[in-house]
Amino acid sequence: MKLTSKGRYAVMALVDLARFDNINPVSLRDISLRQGISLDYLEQIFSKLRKKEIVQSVRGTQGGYILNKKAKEIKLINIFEAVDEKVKTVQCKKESKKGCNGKAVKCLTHNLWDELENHINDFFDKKSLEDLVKDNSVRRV
Amino acid sequence: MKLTSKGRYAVMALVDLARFDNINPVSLRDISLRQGISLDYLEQIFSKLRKKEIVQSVRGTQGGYILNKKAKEIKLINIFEAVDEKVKTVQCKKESKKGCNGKAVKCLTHNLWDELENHINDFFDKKSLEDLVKDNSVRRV
DNA sequence: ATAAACCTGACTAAAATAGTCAAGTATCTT
DNA sequence: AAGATACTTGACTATTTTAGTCAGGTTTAT
Ligand code: FES
Ligand code: FES
Repeated sequence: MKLTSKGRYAVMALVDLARFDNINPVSLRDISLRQGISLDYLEQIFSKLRKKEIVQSVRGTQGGYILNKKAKEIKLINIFEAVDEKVKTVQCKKESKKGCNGKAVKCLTHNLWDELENHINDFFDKKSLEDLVKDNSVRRV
Repeated sequence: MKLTSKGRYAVMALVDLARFDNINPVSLRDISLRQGISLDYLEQIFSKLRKKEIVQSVRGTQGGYILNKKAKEIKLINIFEAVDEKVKTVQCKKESKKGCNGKAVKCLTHNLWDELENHINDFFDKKSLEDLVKDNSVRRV
């Protein structure tokens, strides 16, 4: 089980953005330099974040991105969903009544993985971008 | 973030084994048939479980595997460690002081991922094989 | 005009996953 | 002693996923 770079970068970039997001948009170039993430890759990620209305873009010179909601209202789970970093623990299709082995009943461990998935998503539900920015400024002092 | 088949199969197979593990060893062939897991793949998995002393092998006809400890004492975390299904959320090396971007300081999100890793491992620490077997027999009634 | 910065889609190298395959060795049953 | 069953090991491979790169745009402030 591991977290992919896409998800990690998305959150990292948004924390960076949230810290500098006052009046002026923040350019991906700056984020790229500060966080050491490839600019081209960031563009892919922000395209998804924009489509899911987590950020807004400002085109042209001096452009960049700004948050589309208050940092408090952006939960980790929203970010992860936006970039398709979903938690997947079961093998089978959830809606289907069939098990992962093709049999008519769910497998011996299906419920366990389902619990696990909920357990992880709870974590993502609770954490907001604001929390992360705060944690970081505290650590700075 | 997703769970791999190796981890899922390891737990699935051990639950199966724990249910039938009275006096006689359980053959991988039976587990393979009951759970719909490739026999060759199961052999790889059980080889690791044996090395980590989670199961014992009995060779020869009527052979198979038996648990090496009480089901209560086998936690999910032990199983996952045995088959190298570890939870990995941070990008950097934990022992190193360097961040994932090569800089001298840990990145903005390092603490968050560390928290997440602990959160997930807590779940695996708590669940024992016995719990899983019980859950399943309850559901049967 | 021109440069900064967003925007899009296609492409690709590398890594990880999920197995398969082959050739054993040990032990029980008959 | 023979044969069958089942564990044991190591190497090999196809597929999928990840983590980007690359090329070519469009928009807008100055
Ligand atoms: S994971 Fe859902 S049936 Fe096995
Ligand atoms: S994940 Fe540890 S420094 Fe970024």
